[in-house]
Amino acid sequence: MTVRTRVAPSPTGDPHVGTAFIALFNYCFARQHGGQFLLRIEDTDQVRSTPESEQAILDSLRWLGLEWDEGPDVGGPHGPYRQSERSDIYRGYVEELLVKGHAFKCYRTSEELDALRIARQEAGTSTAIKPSDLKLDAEELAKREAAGAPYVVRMNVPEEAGPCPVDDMLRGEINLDWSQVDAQVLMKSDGMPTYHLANVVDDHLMGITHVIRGEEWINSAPKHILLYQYFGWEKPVFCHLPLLRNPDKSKLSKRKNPTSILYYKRMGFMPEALLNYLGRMGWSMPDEREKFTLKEMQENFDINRVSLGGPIFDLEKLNWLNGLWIRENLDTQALATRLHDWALNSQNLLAVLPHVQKRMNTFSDFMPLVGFMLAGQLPITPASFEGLKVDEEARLKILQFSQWQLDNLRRWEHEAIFNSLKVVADGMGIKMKDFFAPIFVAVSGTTSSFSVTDAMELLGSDMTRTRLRHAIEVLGGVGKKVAKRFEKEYADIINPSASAEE
RNA sequence: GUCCCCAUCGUCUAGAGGCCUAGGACAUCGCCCUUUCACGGCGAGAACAGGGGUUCGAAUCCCCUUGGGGACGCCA
Repeated sequence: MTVRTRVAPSPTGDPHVGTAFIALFNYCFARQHGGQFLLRIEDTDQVRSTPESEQAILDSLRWLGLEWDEGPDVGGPHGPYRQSERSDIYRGYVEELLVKGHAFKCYRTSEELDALRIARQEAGTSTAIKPSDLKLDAEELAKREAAGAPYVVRMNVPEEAGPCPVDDMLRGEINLDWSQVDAQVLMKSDGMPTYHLANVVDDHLMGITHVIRGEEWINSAPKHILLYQYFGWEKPVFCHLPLLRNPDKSKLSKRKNPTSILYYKRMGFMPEALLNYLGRMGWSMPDEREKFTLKEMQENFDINRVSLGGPIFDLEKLNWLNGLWIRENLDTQALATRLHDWALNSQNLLAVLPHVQKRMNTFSDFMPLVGFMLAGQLPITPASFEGLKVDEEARLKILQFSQWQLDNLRRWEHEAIFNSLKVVADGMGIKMKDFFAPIFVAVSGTTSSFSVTDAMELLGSDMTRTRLRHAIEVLGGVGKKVAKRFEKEYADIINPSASAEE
């Protein structure tokens, strides 16, 4: 038996707890059956994949104790493949499908596709676009071909509605219908494979027997199964796990919840506890004990004990569980070591020292200066914001706009953070100094601290986001109505020309 | 809009037709321990979404409704 977890690096390089969640179940399932647990870095979208973001996710899984096996070399070490180097292997498979008539070239433009989708939705049917919808008349096709127009390769799918059952290890037979399955793009116009193609080809090449992945993939399972058939390969067993949720029950997202494993590490959670907590999401020990090690989970693992309701990621319970681990599993010496490794190591010191050295007269000035860097939530109150140049509404706006602005940041580093915030400050017509004041309080707890953008970089995006969110709450929060007004104003600042046209 | 998945305390869950007057944990509240705060101990409130079946018997099986979530991209 062989399973794998596909890990998709995020644009910001933050490894997602959802990935660890899936990885944990793959790991336990494989290990429990004496099988292999492999890893594949998934990224056919060039924007996301960087050596750093790949390394970040690999490091995080290792930090959690999820050791993977060396799989066959399907495009790179441990599986991660670089599309620039490896797209050729997929090209061969695409060619095979083309020759067999299981795929076709499609010269349609995105405008044409949009129109098709809208038309289908208005007709009240499925929005799935079928091969026949894409057909161009011979003349037009020849014209586009001759012009060297960009094209994609799509897979052929049944045109007619009809049952399309998918077997799921946990859910039994899922009754999907072919009418919902569209002519999926397999190869993009830049020659890169899409997830769907790469997924099937890689899994086959890696000898994957069981695919344990998130529920969000259920609807594309028919395409994957069809691809296995087209290639004449034996399909794996599928198992779709529930999705981790925000407190408002939506799919876990960084806007509403810290999702980066790095955040939990920085916040001072023990990897054992975080993993233990993830293991309690949708799963329970046969004897119902709450606290267990990875080894214990693996030994008692039974995929049938997974409950299908999407669990809400509850910080409070994780907090309690982590406390249990600290109290029961660490003696004083071990705690000292952990604390040292966590924060008081030379690497961390070297990172903050340049920012505080000029401000220090004695060594004892150090802790008060950097305390906020190690704190989880800052003990700020509305009073902390008193005396700032900008009025109360502006404070809220600055914090909220900044948070939204930072959500879209690709690279989390000083320069980018500053520039992106400057756009907002300029748009609001507020001097940088006054604009940054409430942000200082939110992030550092005081206005007299070292560069707030430096602090943000060191703190990381999730920690920063959490602090901004907390500050907004302390200031009374942004209600639905106000949020709507803010959003409009924010949009005007970010894209003034768009609203001028209206 | 179309389709799919899911449904037990506020949250994580136990529950495989009778052991269910529905159990445990987090959170909340109360009491005890304690110079304070935590930890710890004890206790309280708190759930089978609704309606129909099947059955001697339903939280558990079936159907409908409702609610929640997800998918519908040259993202993964």
